[in-house]
Amino acid sequence: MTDPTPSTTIQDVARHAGVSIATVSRVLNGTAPVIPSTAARVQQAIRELQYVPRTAARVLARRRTDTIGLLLPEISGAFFSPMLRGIEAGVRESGYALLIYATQRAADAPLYRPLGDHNTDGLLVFTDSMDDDDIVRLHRAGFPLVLLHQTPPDGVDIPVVTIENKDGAFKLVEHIIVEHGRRRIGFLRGPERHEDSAWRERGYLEALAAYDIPFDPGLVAYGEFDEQAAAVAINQWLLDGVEFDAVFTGDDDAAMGVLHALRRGGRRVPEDVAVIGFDDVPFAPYVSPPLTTVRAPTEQIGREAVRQLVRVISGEPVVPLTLLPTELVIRNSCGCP
Amino acid sequence: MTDPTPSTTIQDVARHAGVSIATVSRVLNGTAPVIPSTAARVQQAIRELQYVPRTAARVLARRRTDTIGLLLPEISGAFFSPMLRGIEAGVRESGYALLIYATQRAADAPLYRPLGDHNTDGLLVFTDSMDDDDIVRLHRAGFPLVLLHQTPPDGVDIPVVTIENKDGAFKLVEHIIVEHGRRRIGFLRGPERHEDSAWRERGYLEALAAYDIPFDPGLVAYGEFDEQAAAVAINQWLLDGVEFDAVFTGDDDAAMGVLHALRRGGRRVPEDVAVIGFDDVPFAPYVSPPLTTVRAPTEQIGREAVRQLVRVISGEPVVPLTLLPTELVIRNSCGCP
DNA sequence: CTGAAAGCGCTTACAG
DNA sequence: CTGAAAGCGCTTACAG
Repeated sequence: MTDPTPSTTIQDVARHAGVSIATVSRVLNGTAPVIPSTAARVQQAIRELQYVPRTAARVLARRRTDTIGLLLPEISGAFFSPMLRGIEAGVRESGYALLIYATQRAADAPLYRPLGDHNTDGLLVFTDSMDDDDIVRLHRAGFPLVLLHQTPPDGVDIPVVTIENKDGAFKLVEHIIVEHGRRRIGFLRGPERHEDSAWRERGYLEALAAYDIPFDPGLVAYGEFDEQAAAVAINQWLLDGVEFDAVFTGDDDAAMGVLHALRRGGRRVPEDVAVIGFDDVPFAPYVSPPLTTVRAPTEQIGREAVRQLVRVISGEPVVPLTLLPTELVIRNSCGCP
Repeated sequence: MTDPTPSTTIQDVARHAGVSIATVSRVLNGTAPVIPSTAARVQQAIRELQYVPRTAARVLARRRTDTIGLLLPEISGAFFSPMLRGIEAGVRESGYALLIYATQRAADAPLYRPLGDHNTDGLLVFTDSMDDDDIVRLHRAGFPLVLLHQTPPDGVDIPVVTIENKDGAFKLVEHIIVEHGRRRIGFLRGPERHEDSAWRERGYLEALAAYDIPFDPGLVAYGEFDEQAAAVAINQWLLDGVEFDAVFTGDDDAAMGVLHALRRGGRRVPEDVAVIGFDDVPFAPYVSPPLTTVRAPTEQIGREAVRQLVRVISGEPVVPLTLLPTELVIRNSCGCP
């Protein structure tokens, strides 16, 4: 009945096993050969005392934290859950711990506080969670970084893991033009600095151009990748009497708000207005009508980003740009049966 | 142009400011009075050198980690996103860092590895992520714990933050009995050890009893709080010719699978089968038909749990049981117009 | 193969 | 108000 004193230390183990702390450390880390019988005694002592090495002491001595940081602008919507799941999986595979901080869009915190080289070995930086100056500074200082859904500032060479936005958006918009004859197609932008949004907008513009549909700036508004904001934008169009027969909502979260606003405004989807989203979040098949959208491999993105970061940390060669493909998912909100 | 050497240390700052490291530490932490002019010099040096104290060194010296751990069985479904958001918010308020680990239901890891007193000051333990023996052991060892959606093992006295499950389930089932005359009401259980599920089942049973509806074990199956599993369960009932005119799906994620399976099986919702969920996740209003469910204040739960844990850590008195109320949300899947 | 000792970068009594 | 020094709990050359 040895009771689990929370403060068991390597000294205790050494004493208990009748060896030096160096030896305990060696069997703990397999960092040097130890006579089997001695090792066994140490293992035994570790078990009996329920010894667990203090992370801080290891970190300090080794000068590595074995933890990865994740910087997000926020945690909301249906989008982050799969991404977190992927990141968690990646982190587990590679034996790192995961520290999370949501910057709250304000980029409020003075960077170094929450997450940095003082408490992590590297950072996963999601778009819109850290400004370019800081990214450049950290990278220049040699700190491992991987960017998620974001390309690096000019001139710096940081690995990126993201999805094919433009292509997906193009095909999606093309679909409602070609198959459903829509020509007054609205677009709802995501958050200002959110790079996915910019690419999706380009896909939208290129699709219009490809089919000789003149661009009407009055058909672009801010949906913020957010249900509420998207609903507000659509309500405004309805009030203003803007004519439109389709909306590319920017992402699926915004699509919810659009469907809602349209229904309350007495517009039928897809008869009066076709609605198309982006991401293919889990509930997309279940809304009414089932949402036509673009599938983004969000969980894979998270997992792959961790893998790349681990390679950066250990100095292995990395893939500078991982661009995961997206795929059109045709359901009914576009007008297909 | 002092460049940001990543390895700036308290020594460097001290030298730069012409003081001892003790003084630097004092202005850093405000832990003892320092002559203003000296303090200013130190601040200056900190700024110029872009000094950030190594977390590991602080932790080791202070014997506190200033971080909180979160143990989850998994990260999936629409449920965890609001909870994480609440926890993140709580953690930010209180100045702690957040370390997350998903045990993957297998309780695979030997507990101490991922999260414990070696790297956190306390743990938030979500139901089904740690077995009772370990909970008891940690608690006996004096390690701060708060349980989420889970009551403690017998005899130990650990703060709990959870929601009113039974009451919500009762009212929900009562609603479809009283208002919609349903009597063949199926129930889909959540994961085996998931405590919410057990309470919801009790609410279900009590509602049946209250209205003299005999309990039919053939109307209980496993939905696992999961879309796929729920769909499989319903398909099975359909195949077996089980008669039912309503399904209490356990949670909203499972409700999606149920709606899907029912549609493919040619059953109309709510005409043939009423469907009711639990949680009121963000997409619940947007499925077809809009889901009648019970609203769980999931984000608040997360935030409140952190608050309680912080109190435990600092030895302040805590609320032993925080039971947040739930609320019926009537939409259309129950049969209401 | 194993131990004594220095060192990782801080905090905090203890003197002054 | 400030500094010298011990100590937090490990790892890792350096000897042997």
